[in-house]
Amino acid sequence: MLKKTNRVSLVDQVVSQIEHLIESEKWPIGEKLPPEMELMEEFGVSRNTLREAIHALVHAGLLETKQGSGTIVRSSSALEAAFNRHIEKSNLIDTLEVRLALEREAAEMAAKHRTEEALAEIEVCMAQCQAAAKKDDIEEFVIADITFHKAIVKASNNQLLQDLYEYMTDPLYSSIHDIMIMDIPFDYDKEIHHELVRAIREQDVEGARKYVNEYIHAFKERL
Amino acid sequence: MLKKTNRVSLVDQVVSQIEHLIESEKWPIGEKLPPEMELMEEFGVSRNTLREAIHALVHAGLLETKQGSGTIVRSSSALEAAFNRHIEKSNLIDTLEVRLALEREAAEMAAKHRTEEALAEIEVCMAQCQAAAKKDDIEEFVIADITFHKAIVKASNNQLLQDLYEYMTDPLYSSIHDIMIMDIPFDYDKEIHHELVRAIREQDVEGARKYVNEYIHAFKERL
DNA sequence: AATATCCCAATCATCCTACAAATTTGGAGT
DNA sequence: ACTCCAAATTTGTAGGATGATTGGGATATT
Repeated sequence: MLKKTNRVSLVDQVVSQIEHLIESEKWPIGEKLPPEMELMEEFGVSRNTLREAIHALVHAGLLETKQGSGTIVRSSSALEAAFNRHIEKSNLIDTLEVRLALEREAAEMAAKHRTEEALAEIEVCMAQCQAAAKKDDIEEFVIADITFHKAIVKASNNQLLQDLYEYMTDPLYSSIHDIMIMDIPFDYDKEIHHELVRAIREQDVEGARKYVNEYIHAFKERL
Repeated sequence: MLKKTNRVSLVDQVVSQIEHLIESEKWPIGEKLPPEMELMEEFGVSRNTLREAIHALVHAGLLETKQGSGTIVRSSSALEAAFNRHIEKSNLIDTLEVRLALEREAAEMAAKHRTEEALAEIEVCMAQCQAAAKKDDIEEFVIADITFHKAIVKASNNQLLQDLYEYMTDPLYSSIHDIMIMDIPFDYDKEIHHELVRAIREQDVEGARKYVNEYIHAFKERL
């Protein structure tokens, strides 16, 4: 007969409760937490226990404390924070390559599993890309282009893929921006997006793969 | 004039020092840490401060404490621990799909960037797969097969890709095992590996892509 | 002598109080 | 209305006390 060793420390219980409050957005990002005294009463633990829990989450990247001011919610995902730290120490080229690998997989899966709602969202993003290109607004185009690709990843209907893609994209924004404005072939890119959207709309997996491979090839050329 | 806000809390300083000791393997995995009293003196901080630091690392997955026994080093990578927790909450199919995406990218990159050393390692792993297949030892074959794929990822020469692949493979071991033994077509798989190794040896990117796509297709069929 | 049981020391878990340092807030004085 | 300073608020650090758990050594039993 096994003992279940169900013993869970108070600190871990408090950590779990706070994590849950953050994930469920009862404490949204940017929100200031109640002071330690109130939290002690709310969770029914001592100051030490509470502080150990809060510090665990600070180190995980979910919270941020400032002496004299308070504690605020910084991120809702521990993985995101750990990812950011790891990426900082990684080679930029390596990171971009992995991101493109995710993008390639996402395009195929989007073509396979897309819903009407996801397709509509992709088409909206494509229109915004074209509008920005027409205005020759480079900054806006870069943002719209990134949003477009995120929409495709979302259409893959794979939550983990979507999470990883966003965690890898956001900290790379400035790098992606720099690479994209090296030479933006506006008309060309617009066509690529159009063909890709067509392939996803018609659930043409082969076509999606083909055009994403072209896009990735062009992107890698600039590295 | 900016204040540099150089203020770093004692807890964070202790956390950094311990992290460094673990990463540099001065405290290898499995090692038992000195008791809290000694660490207090060594780092020159109070009990509270030290405990908050240790708990931050416990929550990050680097350490593990057992009341009455002591504290041991559990892992050397915070990302790995965060990944494990995230994967536990993710859909199994989603996770396997992302893993296959990484595998696909790795095969192409291995064909492109392989070194002689990496190729030699891959060939050793392939031989072990074949030996296990010849002995009809299923368990050994699964392990050898996973090692083989890890060797290919390593040959991609992309450290981030390698890290992510291992973080996603290890916690999935039992699932991968179950899927693989559903129907192991020993001879068929052996040939696939042979062709893939040939493509990598001859730096035939197209060939590598083709055979990995076949392998992935077969794998996904079984899901 | 071998084995099982019990007890104790070591260690972590939790709680408490006190004070220090940083920030915010509000009021006194101009 | 503005400036400056003091008090209140809030987190940071320290040290002590007690409870809970583990592991091993001492003791007792066969």
